[in-house]
Amino acid sequence: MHSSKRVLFLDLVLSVFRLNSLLIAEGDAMTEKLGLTHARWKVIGAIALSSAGLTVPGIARVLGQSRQAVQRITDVMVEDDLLQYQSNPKHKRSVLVTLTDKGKEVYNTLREVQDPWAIENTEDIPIEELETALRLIRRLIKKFN
Amino acid sequence: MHSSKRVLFLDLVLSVFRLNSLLIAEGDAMTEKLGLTHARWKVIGAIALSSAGLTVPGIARVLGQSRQAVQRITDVMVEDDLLQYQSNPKHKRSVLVTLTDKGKEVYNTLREVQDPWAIENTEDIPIEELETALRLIRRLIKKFN
DNA sequence: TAGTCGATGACAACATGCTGACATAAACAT
DNA sequence: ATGTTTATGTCAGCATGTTGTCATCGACTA
Repeated sequence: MHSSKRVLFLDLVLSVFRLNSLLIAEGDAMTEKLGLTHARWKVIGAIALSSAGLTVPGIARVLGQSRQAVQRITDVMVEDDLLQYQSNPKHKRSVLVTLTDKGKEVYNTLREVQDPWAIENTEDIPIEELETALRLIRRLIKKFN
Repeated sequence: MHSSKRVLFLDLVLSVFRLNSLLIAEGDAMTEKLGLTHARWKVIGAIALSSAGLTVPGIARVLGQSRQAVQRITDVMVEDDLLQYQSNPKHKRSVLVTLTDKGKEVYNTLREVQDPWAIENTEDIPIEELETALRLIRRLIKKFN
């Protein structure tokens, strides 16, 4: 017999909590040698994926976090010469955040670890299941947004 | 054309991060009137689901967190008369954490909010998709454990 | 029985996230 | 153009999580 949707859903919620912390631990382990943490990993990923450049509140919107939390991370990463603030032609106050050369190097090194990790962890999972799960998660995200 | 599994997987990871923070926000909103927070919500849920009683490190194992983090939450919840420490026949040092009468009341009130929330958010989602997603997430949890 | 090893409690330092509050710049509407 | 609303930077306080450390209790082993 199938469990009720209610119980299934609560189970799913707890499992997302659990998976989240495990993924953070994975991220920390992967990025440790690069002097990163999972929070910086998320920020550097968001910036690398953007073509046009992002402002601090823009990164926060992509990651679904408060702009204050992102600002604190980017400030430290600028100090560490991973990111730089560039004047924004579209907005005088809100500068663009871009990767420095060192930041790009770190990102490339990161991908050398991250890509095999991603491939390794999905090799025994059918692509249809990945798509179904992603679709459901996106649906929930939209619902709670 | 299908995206590559690597990209799909990284997308899934970012989406789990995003959903996690949204679920925390949902939890905070639901429990606010009860004087709870999402951290206490998780702890009270773990205790309520256990039949035999749990120790602090036991709760930590269920939630996949450090025992120190759980200890801090339970200490405050005991102060607030939601939980109580009971002597553990199996272990002199490690006491059992149980719900007080007030804690049980709060849990029951909680369910009056939580259950409709769970039902409402799944009414347009086929049960098969929930099962597929949960199965995948569990698989990943097992992999990273 | 004695010794060793693992689990637990307790405390500290730190990273990350949130919200609130305030001033100011930017965008918009009239 | 002017007034209003929104977005941003900044600072502060707090909740939650991590790891590390140390002492001690319990369990296991020789």
